[in-house]
Amino acid sequence: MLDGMTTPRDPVGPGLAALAGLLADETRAGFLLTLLDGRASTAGELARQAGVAPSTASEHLGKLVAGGLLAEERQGRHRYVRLADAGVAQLVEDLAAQVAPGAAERPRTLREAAAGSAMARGRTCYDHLAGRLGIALTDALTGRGLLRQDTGFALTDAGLRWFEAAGIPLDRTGRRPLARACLDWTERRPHLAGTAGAALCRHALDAGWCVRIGSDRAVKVTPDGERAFAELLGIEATALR
Amino acid sequence: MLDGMTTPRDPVGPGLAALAGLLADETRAGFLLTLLDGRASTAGELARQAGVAPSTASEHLGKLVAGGLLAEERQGRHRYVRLADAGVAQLVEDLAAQVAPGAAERPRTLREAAAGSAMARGRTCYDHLAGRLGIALTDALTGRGLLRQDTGFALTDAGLRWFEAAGIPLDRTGRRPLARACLDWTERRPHLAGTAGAALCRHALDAGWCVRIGSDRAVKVTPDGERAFAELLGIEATALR
DNA sequence: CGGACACTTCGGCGCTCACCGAACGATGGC
DNA sequence: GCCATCGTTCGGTGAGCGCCGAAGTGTCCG
Repeated sequence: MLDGMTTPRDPVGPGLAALAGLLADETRAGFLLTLLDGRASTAGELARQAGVAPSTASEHLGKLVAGGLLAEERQGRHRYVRLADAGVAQLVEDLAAQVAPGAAERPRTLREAAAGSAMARGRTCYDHLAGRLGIALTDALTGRGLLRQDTGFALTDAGLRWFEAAGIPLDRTGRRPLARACLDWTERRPHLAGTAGAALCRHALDAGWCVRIGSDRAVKVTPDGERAFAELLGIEATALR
Repeated sequence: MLDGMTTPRDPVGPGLAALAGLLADETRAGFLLTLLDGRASTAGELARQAGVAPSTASEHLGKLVAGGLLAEERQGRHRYVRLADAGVAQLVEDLAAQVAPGAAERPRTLREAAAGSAMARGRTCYDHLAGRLGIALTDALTGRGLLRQDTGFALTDAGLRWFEAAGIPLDRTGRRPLARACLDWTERRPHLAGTAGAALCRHALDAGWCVRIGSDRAVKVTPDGERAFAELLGIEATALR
């Protein structure tokens, strides 16, 4: 750099580079992907999963928290961290979606293939459902005229009534959009995110329509869930497998 | 890193970090922000604006092109580069929006304040209109029932008819959504992006409703444009200043 | 109160990478 | 054909950063 005599720079440039720098490390990126389900982890847990020393993980977490990407909560001798908000989750999702298309990402080992298959079937994406499950729900909503995708991405009035009838309350007070498209990185198609997507996911888990598999982001549909999805949205059970 | 014995990693992690690494350099971030208007620049021009040696800029451009963020077009001894596609533009926009809220970004010099003011009034954001102008158009469309924002973000049937009546054709064949919300980093509010936003911006420039100011992303509304916006959307001229 | 545990701080190592200047094609104008 | 211009390639340099292990701090439990 020469001096200050250059053309007036965008003030947002350095900030953008600093933010991207937080995501530019493989270990930190792994932390964020691990936390993408919206749940909290401890520092040691993240260190083990990433294969780095606890001291290294501690430094990374410090940077991510300072950068506003993670929120922390100290409980005794534990340090719990989670994504700061839905905006951060969306950002990580967008980046992941941008990178996925190039490499079709074929799995290398059988274990990874099995894990990837479960994830492809159904998983949570921060606070909403993704994978083939998420796509199936989104398609069903769209096919029944409850969600409009041809001119953007929004619930219809019939969609609002459907949520009410299903007993899934929608909080419309916040600034967060009711419906938003989230690009699925395994299906390469948009699925329902936003307040409505979060409410649907929460209700599906609360009502036992879906359960989490292990400690991963993967979820699977229960028999109860198959009945509910068939009854409420006309989804055939075969579409969920 | 120890070896391959660690917990099966997300295959997308390294790719995400690599992509973020491209954005993590201040000079490269500046390039992308400069190109955010969708137009092409030469390598030397970018080098001068960023205040780095031509050789340095050349290396950066090589990385950005290899990473799929920029598309290049060689013409004689010139190397023109531009953003690869709308997805890249959206990504940069999202990152910029994420970073802006933290720092209110008060300008430092009078020149910057003037330039920032013009940008805040109206500008292009890749291929659609942003700034107060973009917000005013989006609000007017919403207020007239042409765009629905309360349950997501989508044009209404009346909106489709409005575009047709205004003589602005909408290409609905591509995979790109017709309407999408793009968060404005000066106004902190969503404005119309996607195919419809691009068509509206293009038409506004073609019809002389707006003209570009200098070589920047900034645009201003012409008297013709004030009349057109008043007639078609009921926007008062004072809202555009 | 002492030991196990979770995390943090610190010093140091090694690698990566942005940067420059100089030399080298390649193109286009005179 | 000659020269200016644009871009690229190449060595070299310096700063930054991710990583570790060792030592230190705070917390919980027996």
